[in-house]
This record gives sequence, C-alpha cells and structure tokens, in this order.
Amino acid sequence: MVLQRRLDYGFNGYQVPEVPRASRSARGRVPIKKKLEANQIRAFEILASVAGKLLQESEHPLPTNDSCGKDAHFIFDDTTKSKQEKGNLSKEDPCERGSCDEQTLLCVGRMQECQQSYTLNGVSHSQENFSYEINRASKSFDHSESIYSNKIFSDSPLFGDSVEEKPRGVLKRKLETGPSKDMSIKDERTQILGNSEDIMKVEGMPPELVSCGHDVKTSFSGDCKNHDPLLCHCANIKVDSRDDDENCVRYAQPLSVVKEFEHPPDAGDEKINNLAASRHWRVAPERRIGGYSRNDGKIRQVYRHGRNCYTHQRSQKIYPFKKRKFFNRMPLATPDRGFNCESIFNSPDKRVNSDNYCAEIGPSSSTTGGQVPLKSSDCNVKLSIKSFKVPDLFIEIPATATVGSLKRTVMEAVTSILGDGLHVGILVRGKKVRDDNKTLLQTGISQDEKSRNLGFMLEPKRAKLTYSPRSKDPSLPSGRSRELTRHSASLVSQPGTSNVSPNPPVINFGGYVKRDLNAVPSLPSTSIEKTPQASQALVAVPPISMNALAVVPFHRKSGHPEYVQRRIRRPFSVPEVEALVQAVEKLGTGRWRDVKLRAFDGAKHRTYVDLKDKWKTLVHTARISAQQRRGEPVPQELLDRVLAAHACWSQRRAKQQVKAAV
DNA sequence: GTTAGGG
DNA sequence: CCCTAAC
Repeated sequence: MVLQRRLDYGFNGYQVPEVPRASRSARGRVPIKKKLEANQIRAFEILASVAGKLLQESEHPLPTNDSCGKDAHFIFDDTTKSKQEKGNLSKEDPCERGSCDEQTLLCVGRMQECQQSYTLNGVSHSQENFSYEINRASKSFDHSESIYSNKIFSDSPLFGDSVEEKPRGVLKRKLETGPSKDMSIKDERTQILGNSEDIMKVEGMPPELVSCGHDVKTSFSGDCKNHDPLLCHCANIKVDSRDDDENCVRYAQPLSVVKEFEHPPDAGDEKINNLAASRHWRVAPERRIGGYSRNDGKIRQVYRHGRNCYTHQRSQKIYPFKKRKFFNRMPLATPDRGFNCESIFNSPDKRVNSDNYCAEIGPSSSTTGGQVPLKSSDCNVKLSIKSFKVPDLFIEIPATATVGSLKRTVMEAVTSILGDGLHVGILVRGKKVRDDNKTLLQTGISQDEKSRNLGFMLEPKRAKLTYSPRSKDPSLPSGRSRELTRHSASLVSQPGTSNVSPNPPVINFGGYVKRDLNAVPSLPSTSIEKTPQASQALVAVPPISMNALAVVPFHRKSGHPEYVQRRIRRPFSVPEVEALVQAVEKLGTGRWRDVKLRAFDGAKHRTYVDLKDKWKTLVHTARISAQQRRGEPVPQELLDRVLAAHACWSQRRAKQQVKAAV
C-alpha cells in the first residue's frame, strides 16, 4: 500500500484566517500581540517571501484531486530525493542512535510516547506543563515544567476558614498562570491531568529532539514509555479533571488512581462549517504582502552565528484554557489547522488505508461497538480526501538561506511529522468524533452529501499513552471519573450549620464538573484521543546539515494572538452562586482573588474576574424584577443575600474611604 | 498579578 | 465574558 502523503502545501502559519475577534492574552494584557507584531512581522515577510518564491518557482503544481489517494505524492521533486538522502527519519527507530534505556528521545513518536508522565527524582510528574530545551553543547536535554498543583486537598480553603492569611503561597498562584519552572513538590501527591494539552506544552520542541541527529537525554528515570499514569500514583491524589474546559475535580479521598479523560469541547456551534474554505495563502491574496501571503506566524531566528540558539518559548503568561479553546476550535475556524477535505475518495471497503492516516474512516472500525454493522455494499460512503494539511509548522530560517535549503528543510519537517506520531481526527459538522466505534451512519458521515461537514485532521497520536495497558476495561477510567464527578459535584457544605457556626463550612467549587453537552458522545476508549489542539506538530528537522536551517513547531500557544478564541459561556449554577455569595459575605466585594481561592479554588474555569463579573450580574439581577431575569433562576433567598452583602460591603468601603480621607 | 469598571 | 486602565 502506498502511502498517501500528499500535502497541500498549506503551511498553516502562512495563512491568515479570519478570526472572530482580535484578542490579546487571556488576561487582557497586550504583551503578546505587541511583541508579536514587533518581532515577527518582519520575519514573517521574509519567510513568506521565500516560501512564495519557492512555490512560484516550483515546477510542480500543487496537489490536485487527480492523484489524491492513489500514490505517494510529494509536491516538490526533491522531496523524495531528500527523503532518500536523509533516510526516513520519521520511521527510523528512535533507539537506533541512542539508548532507549536512558529514555533517549530522538523522534517525535518516542517523544510523544513519553510525555504523559514521568518520574523525576523519584517524584512522579504529570506533564501538564513542561518545556524542553536543548543544550546543544552538552547535548543534554532539559525540561522544565510546572505542576499545576500538588497541593493537598486538606490545604484547601475548604478546611480552613481563615482567609485573612494571604493564602496558599506562591505555588498556588503559579498554578493558575501556567507553566513555570517551579518544581517544588510538596509531597507525593501528584495530580494527573487527563487533558490533551500536553502536547502543546512541549514548547518549542527542539528540532534536535526529533531529528535523530543528537542524543537527547532527559532526566527521566524509569521507563516512561511503560509508565502508567493511571496506576503509578498511589498516594493522595488531587485530581484536576476537566471536561471540555477547565472543570476540575478535586478529590479529598485518597485514591490510588483517578483520572478523568477529558472531553474537550470540540468546536461547538461556532465552528466552521465550510471546511473547504481554505485559508491557504494561495487563496487569500488579499492578505498577501508584496505578492505573498503575510504570515501571522512567528518566526524566530533559531540559528545564529552558525549555532543553534534555540530557545524554547516560555509562555509564562499563557492561560491554558484559553489556548486550549483556541486550539479546539482551530480545526474549524481555520481549516489549515489540520485538515482539508472536500472531496471524496471512493474505496470499496470504505477504508483508506494510508498508513493509518485515514484508517479511522472505515465503518469496519465500528464493529466493535456491539452494533450490527451495515453491510458495506448497502451503503457505501464515498469520501475523498483531497488533501491533508499538516499541523502547524513553524519555520525559522535565515534570510540568507537559499530556496533550496528551505525546500529541503520544509520537506524534512513534513515527512517527519507525517512519518510517525500522527493519527487522523475526524470532524463532523465541526465536532470531533472521538468514538471510533460509532458507525458512519451514527455520526452522520454517511449522510454527508458533499463532505462539506466532514473534516479530517492530523493529530499527534498519544492516546496509547494515556491508556493503561493494565486496564483492559476501557470503561474504567471513565467510570471512575464519573464517580468522581458525582462525588465532587455535590456541594461541600454542612447543612444546618451554615450561617450559624462561627466557622461555617466553605463551599468550594473545586470539584465542579460538567460535560460539554455539545460534544459528540464518545466512549471512554476514545475519549482520550488528542484534542485538536494537540495537532501541534512536533517537527523533526535535520539540525545543522541543512545549512543551518531549522524547523520547530509553530507554537500556537505563544503566537497568533488573533486566534485566541472567546471562552465558552458557562453559566453559573445555583450552587456556584451560593458558594460565591457565601464567600463574598465573608470576604467582601473587593477581594476577588480571595473569593476565588476560598470558594472556587480548583475550578480553573472560574477566574476571580469571572467571580467579580458574576457578582456584578448578581447584584443587577437582584435589583431587577423576577420577570426580567433570564437563565437559570437564582433563588430569591440568594439574591437577597447578594443585595445584603453588597450593601454591607459597600457601606464598609464608604466608611473606610471617609476614614482615609480624614 | 489584582482590582475595578465599561463594553 | 472580554478588554483595559490603574495600581
């Protein structure tokens, strides 16, 4: 079987998708955008120019339907050649050049296999946030990470009423702000994050890491490949479990294993339906600069003075959920994010066996769901995948580089990421179908006339990692998590004592979990698939041999501020409102961070700004008539408390101001 | 990073 | 929820 490796040479980074709204960093600051504009636009143009010339000069047309699905096809003639010269890097055994025992990470695939969790200095880590950095000189591989929280649950405000003490130390704050170098770990408790963001956290995966050219050793100990994240943490575990967004579960009970596989929100309603609307720069002339597309991507000088000056991009101010949302929707908002499917391939067995790139399409995969599959001959689904788009590639290249070197570099990167570590994700009407057992009929693919609502994307495969080899029962993780959900979703308060005890129980919404109802239902076995954001490509590139060219993964997270999506709306539930009211009654209206810590600690999707905003709306709601209110009705009792607390604290503040004035 | 307030 | 200013 010949691999179908046709590429619509649509570097995602070259495209300028329309965005719902301009945006900035999640916290409303400007830095990202400004910095980008300052530093990248120029580099952009350089690359765009070079790439544009490259394409112009190419004698070979860009992919067409004609050859699609038939033969391996490379756009550039030197593709194959390059491949031969270099060998199939992506297929190369990662162990070949290094010691697997030492967790030498050479290839994308291996890297991905290792990124679920690992043990460092005897402490297990989940890799929610981490970065890698290569020190070429020493050929050492450093990683940094931030553990979201190892804070034990008992440390939560839930068990302490004292909020006056400025809480929870530095770590606590860092937890909300994303990656950091803080490696401090209080104890063996390690949270396991089942989110799919991990790959994204491989910030700036260094080219060397996947280029098979250098031994890149981590300080991992143990075999992370076989590391079972589900079974390795047996102490008290604080679980931050998320649904589509940031819903977290904090579990007070000691658990040997808890993991919630998230169901990221796939693109909900706002998703792009017109998958065929490619934003490839070739079709976006209006955005071109100087005849070429202006690239919104980031271009950094990787090699300087002939040596690798790669620096990983530390996104200290990246807010995971925001980015995640962005990525979750990318496949829809910007088709270039992963797929480009508008036509059909006709396969007798409804299967495109292109080295697994399309294997998930076939209904034959649906036979394991206990359903009686339809006869293939009865209703064949004809699909044609015009082209796949590779995940984002971020290329850094000196302006003095030749076009030829650019070609080779890009080709290497492309072949590398295609060679391994990718699997296909399927989107139906903007929603990712995670359930491999669903039939095409069930998912609606079969009725999809023009495939316009069907999309394919390439994603790094990592699912096998998150899976416990020892746990054959796919329902286990999910079942557990549901249990967890139920458990933690219940309001943590002691009825009867509230408002009476001098130390009333604190309602904490750390364990608030909700599933994305819009998401296509999926089975546990597939829910662990990577989310669209994980389609971030880890690109392999021959380091120095390529005229000092380098390709590094385009870091969506740290760039393209315009792509940042608005967070999904998540109305406050009544229990949440109650928790908020209670906290504000206690703390007042000017200490939102404390309120957050006290009542919503762990509910990462609720920021203190959210709480402040909610309070604002609560006050407003309480003041208007019941008929004017919308949404889930808030008990009048709560609204009364809102008004009372608001009045009380407003009065206090006024008094203090008077005092201060005098 | 937080807070406050307009949008 | 977003976005900013101000601190």
